[in-house]
Amino acid sequence: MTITQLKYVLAIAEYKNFTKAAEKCFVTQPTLSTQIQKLEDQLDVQIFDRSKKPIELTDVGRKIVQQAKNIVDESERIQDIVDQQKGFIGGEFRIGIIPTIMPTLLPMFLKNFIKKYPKVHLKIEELTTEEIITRVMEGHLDAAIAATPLEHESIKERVLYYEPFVGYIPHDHRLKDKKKIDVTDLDLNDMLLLEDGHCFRDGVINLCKVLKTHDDDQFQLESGSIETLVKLSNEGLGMTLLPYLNTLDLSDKMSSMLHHFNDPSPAREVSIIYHKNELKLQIIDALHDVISGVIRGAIAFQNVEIISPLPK
Amino acid sequence: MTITQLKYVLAIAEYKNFTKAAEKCFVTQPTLSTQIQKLEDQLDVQIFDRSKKPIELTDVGRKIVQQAKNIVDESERIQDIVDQQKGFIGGEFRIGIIPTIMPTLLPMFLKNFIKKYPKVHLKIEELTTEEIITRVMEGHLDAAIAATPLEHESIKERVLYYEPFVGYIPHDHRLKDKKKIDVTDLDLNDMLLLEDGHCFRDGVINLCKVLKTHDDDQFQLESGSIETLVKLSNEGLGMTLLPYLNTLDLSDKMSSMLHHFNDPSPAREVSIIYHKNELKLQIIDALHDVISGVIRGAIAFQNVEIISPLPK
DNA sequence: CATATGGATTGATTTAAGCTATAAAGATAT
DNA sequence: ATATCTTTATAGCTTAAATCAATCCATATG
Repeated sequence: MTITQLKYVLAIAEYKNFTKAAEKCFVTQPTLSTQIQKLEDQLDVQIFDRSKKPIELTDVGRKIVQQAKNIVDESERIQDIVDQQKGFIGGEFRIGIIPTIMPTLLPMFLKNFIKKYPKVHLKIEELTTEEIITRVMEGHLDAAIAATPLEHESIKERVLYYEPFVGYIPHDHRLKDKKKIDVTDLDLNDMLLLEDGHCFRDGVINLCKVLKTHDDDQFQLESGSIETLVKLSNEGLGMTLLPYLNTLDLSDKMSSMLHHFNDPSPAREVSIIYHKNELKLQIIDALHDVISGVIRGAIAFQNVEIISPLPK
Repeated sequence: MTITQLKYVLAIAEYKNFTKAAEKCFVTQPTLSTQIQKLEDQLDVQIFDRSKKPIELTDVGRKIVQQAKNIVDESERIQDIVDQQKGFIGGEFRIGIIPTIMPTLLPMFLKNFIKKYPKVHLKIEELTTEEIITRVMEGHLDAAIAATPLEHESIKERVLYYEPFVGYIPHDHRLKDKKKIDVTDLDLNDMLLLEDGHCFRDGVINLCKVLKTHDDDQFQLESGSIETLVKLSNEGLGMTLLPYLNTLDLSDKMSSMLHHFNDPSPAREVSIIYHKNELKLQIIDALHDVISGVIRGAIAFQNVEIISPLPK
């Protein structure tokens, strides 16, 4: 049994087709045919059911594929070990970013990063904090960018920046004349929130919770993106809070509705997080440096108070 | 990179000698030399420091060996998957047994088992409960025999038998005239115990604890084996408790010092335990059947009360 | 200095991985 | 029903890689 054979198994399991899998493996179809047959002969068990169209896995086949994934993944980590030893910065790097950070942060650092580290092949995915935690734990993500602290034992956090919350207050809102707002002004009942599952939503709720009791079921209007939140707010459906980076590219008209908080402004802590056993620490270092570099130019707040992103 | 190469790396790391490692791998020494060189070339890193005598691992080498172990172990599990599918009962099976069970139970079932399942190659180790739990969790043991319940989420338990405790009371002891003893008669202060780390010790302490408060630091006499415990007791140093199977091969004179408990007799639960993801379930079934078979002939108690083996 | 130990090197041999060409089996269209 | 297409299997060959026996070479030891 060889690692190559296991890779072939995985490719066929993925594409359900010898010919396509062969292409992806950069070999010919007969090569796959014979290698799979050899493996099946040696284990004396059928991995694929070729009578079905498209090809299906047998019951044992499914278990073997599962295990083959482990083995191939683990074998690739040997190269990672060597890379780390040499301080080499390159290879595939899978990173997750939460939805409320992705659209503002990614354009700020991505170009910079790939220019500085052309050998790193970033695979970026938008994921919720919860999804990120599972994937980091299972080793499917090398790192992620999320609001912290997460209070998770096996996950390490390295802070990138503190991003203040800014009030977005439409003209018809009771707070419209307050130049600078206070946390105590906030009332969950006239505030628009992101829908469930976003940690920015939980952050805002935590922010308000410390001050007032409220009725959890009263929020009627919820949205999946911060952009929609602003539009809903323009329609007079309530005020909302925006992460600071989201306020930078608003039109003049919209900018005029921004109300900063009095110091210390509530803020979220944004960190790059990774599993404590993660090997590609140099790439994490690199990301950390690039991102905090570009952010230094954009965010210059000293006095902030960090709000937990965790749901209570 | 091939699995074979990784196996070679592991062999050399183990024997610190190419020639010996080659023998164990059933290849010649030049084969190892060239294969290791190829791997080192490909990774472009030295795994072994050949200037030292005996050969040493480099820093990266150590990490690579660690990872290679993972990969080789995981790759061997593929055969296990297939074996399980086919119901094949054979291959290597690593089992741990706690010290207070090993000497009495092993002779009772071992011959029987290897006769019935000649293709299974048992590797038996005497380990404490604590060591067993770590090794089962890390996948270094396929199963173990220990006193239960262990209350461990990832470890499954299958009860083999209930083994009553029997009092061993020397002639000069205050309880010598009581034909049958009660749990309430026990006093930790005149009782001999095994040394720390044995769960049988913890079991006995739990048994007494429910009844009396006591001074933890008062036990003076402790021993590492049940045999010594009996001898110390003969010297008049106190009574002791024995697991039932240990009472079966005592001399007549010693047997006369045994005092059984009134029903329900305190007892320990002895189980075969294994990780919840263990693959070789057929072998565990086989062991379970053989052991509970031989025990059925030896232990015939109905009314027992199980004492926890866990330290408080 | 002789000798022993243990890894590296060389060159031949065997094994196995991969290729091209083609057959065979199934599905689909005419 | 026949032709056509799709997809996997097989055959025969080539090339690459693994292994071996023999030998070299460096280092340590008496």
